[in-house]
Amino acid sequence: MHELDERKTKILNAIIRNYLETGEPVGSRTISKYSDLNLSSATIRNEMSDLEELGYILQPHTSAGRIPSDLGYRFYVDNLMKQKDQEVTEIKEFMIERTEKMEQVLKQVVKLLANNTNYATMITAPSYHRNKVKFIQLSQIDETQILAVVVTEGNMVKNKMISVKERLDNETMLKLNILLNTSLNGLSLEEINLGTIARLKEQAGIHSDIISDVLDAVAAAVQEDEGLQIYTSGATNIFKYPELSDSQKASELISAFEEKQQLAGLVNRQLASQEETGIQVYIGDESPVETMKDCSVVTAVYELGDGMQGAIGIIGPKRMDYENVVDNLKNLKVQLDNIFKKPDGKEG
Amino acid sequence: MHELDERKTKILNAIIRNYLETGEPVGSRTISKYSDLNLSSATIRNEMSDLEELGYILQPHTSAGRIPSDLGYRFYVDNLMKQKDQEVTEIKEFMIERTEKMEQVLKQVVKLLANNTNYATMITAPSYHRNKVKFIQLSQIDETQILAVVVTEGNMVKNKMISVKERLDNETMLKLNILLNTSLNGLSLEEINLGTIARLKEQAGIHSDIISDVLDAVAAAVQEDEGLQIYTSGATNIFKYPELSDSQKASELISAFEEKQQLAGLVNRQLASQEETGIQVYIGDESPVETMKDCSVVTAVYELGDGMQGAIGIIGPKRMDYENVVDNLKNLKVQLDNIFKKPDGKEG
DNA sequence: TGTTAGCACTCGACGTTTTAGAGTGCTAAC
DNA sequence: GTTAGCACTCTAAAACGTCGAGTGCTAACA
Repeated sequence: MHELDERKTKILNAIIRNYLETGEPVGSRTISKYSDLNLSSATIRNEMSDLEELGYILQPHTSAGRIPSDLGYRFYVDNLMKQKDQEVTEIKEFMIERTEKMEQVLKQVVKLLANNTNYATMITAPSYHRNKVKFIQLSQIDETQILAVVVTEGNMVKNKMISVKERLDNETMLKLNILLNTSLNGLSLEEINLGTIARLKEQAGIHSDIISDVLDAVAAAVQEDEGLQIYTSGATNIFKYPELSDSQKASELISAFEEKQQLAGLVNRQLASQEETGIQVYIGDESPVETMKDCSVVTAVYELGDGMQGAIGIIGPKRMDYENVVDNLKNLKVQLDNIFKKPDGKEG
Repeated sequence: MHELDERKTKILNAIIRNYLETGEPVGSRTISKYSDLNLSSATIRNEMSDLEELGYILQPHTSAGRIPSDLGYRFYVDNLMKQKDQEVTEIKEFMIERTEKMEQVLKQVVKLLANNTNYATMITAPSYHRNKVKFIQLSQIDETQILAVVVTEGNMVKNKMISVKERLDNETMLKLNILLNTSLNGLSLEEINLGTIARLKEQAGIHSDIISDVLDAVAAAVQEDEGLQIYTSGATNIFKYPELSDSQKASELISAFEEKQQLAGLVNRQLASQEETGIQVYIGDESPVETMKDCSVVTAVYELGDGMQGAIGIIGPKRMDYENVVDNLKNLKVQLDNIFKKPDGKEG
């Protein structure tokens, strides 16, 4: 892998910073004046030509300045971006009273973040991710209804009614219960994937359709009550960035924001992984969600110490102010910790 | 008030129907051919000139066809629109199982409606509107916190913490409690308006600021827990109508949709009025919400028999397909009645 | 008196041309 | 290795011309 020499790095840095500010392609003359290395525009041009060949920048058309490519942004985020020393500034704009319900807090936080950053924001309610199934119970309620109860190690309880065509006899119910418990206990909710399901159905034999229903129900319950607890704000901020605000793109993006389920995809990956609790930056195609290939997405996981986790996400143009966004998120992580860790703050 | 003669009425009808279909200004020649009255374009022109003078139609620019004015639309909705005989068609697209939670039902309904109509839609959860205040209690919790409890005749209880600068003595608390109860008891939540508030503050004397806080808190509590139970869908449908989809307007509209509180304004008026449970059509400026002056809003109240009410709203361009929308809403009213009146459907 | 044909006029939509300016790549000189 | 100079490219924006839909008005007609 070829490194960039110092001068190229400086120039790339200057190009990107300039572009982040203006949103306009930046030309050689601009850099010649803007940067502290005293070089004529012609020299810069030569270097820029190299940088383009290396894939860090590109030209929208023949006689325009250069803009950063995804690779360029990536290089910037990884190597060039200043990491400000974290000094936690209190959230003062909205007085978040600890007596408020968690829902209110999250709504306020996501709104505040959207206002501060001028990007679209989202936040998920803290939940027992990667929590393990402790107990499953199917009970016949009447001729056509079965109640499924799922309990996790965090003692989270989910109920779900299932309609069946015909009553199952006690023995079958017992067998199904045992099967479900032996197969699923100890698995985290995320680990119940297609493979597990296939195996389970196989073992259930003629009752595989019921298993299927049960799992669908469980999955749905989990989805609804947990994954879907997503609050968003500032979706219309995208209109502030011309590169995103033509009808087509804006419509798609806002649709994605409406369909909160899609947003879950943004943060699930990070929530699922045990280690990663830092801040993730997805640039363009790196994003887990197709709709956002023209955007950058920054996500952070916040933790409540007792295994509860939630995620925050910011969606904006590729030329987003990464430094500011990352700062904001870091800050918020600490803030949320403080808020929710207070004894009376946990009420939901 | 001058009536429109039959011919003018027919022409106006033709203009509007044509415009609803095409979205293009409609000229005299078009009407001459389109309508069944055999008149030359010249005659139509004369009549159109009259209609314009009367305010029912207008010209976007000198040499263009005519489009309906708000007054024209109003006339159409009130007099011209066909009232289809209601035949209730079952909602089949989404199998709404009665075992689902109400929240799920509402989300599905609002989505279905958005898909069917191609407009933006909203629905509020049923709630005890125009319920009367039964009891108010302020209690000093600690040096700086007061707890306000409001109970309504439906036995709905609202709590709200209020921060105060200094502790109030018992006598004052007592007086405030009496004042609040004598002033507000028996009033519906909607009847506590600015007038009431002003009177109340006057009587509270030096503690008027606390009253203010209390009322703010009460209002906020009511708003949040009830009014804010709003589900929306199809916000991006507005991009389907060029007259609404320029950045500026789209952004404002979608913002309004994000701020669900604003949407409450759309239906509150109707929910508050005892009688009106039909279908309301707001055209342009008639809309209770400023942001929607370029749209039409159609709302309907659905009832659950036991005093619970919710509202459905559709927001679209002025040239919306009123007949279809009204039909849809009528249909839905009946459907929701059916769904929620089933014994096990009430779980929320 | 109401209706119609005819005509001049208006005005936006749309495609073409022109212009201005920013930026590049290349070459030759330093 | 750096820089000045220059020809070239390409876009965005302005300027222009044309087309056609639609109007208002007038005069003729039934």
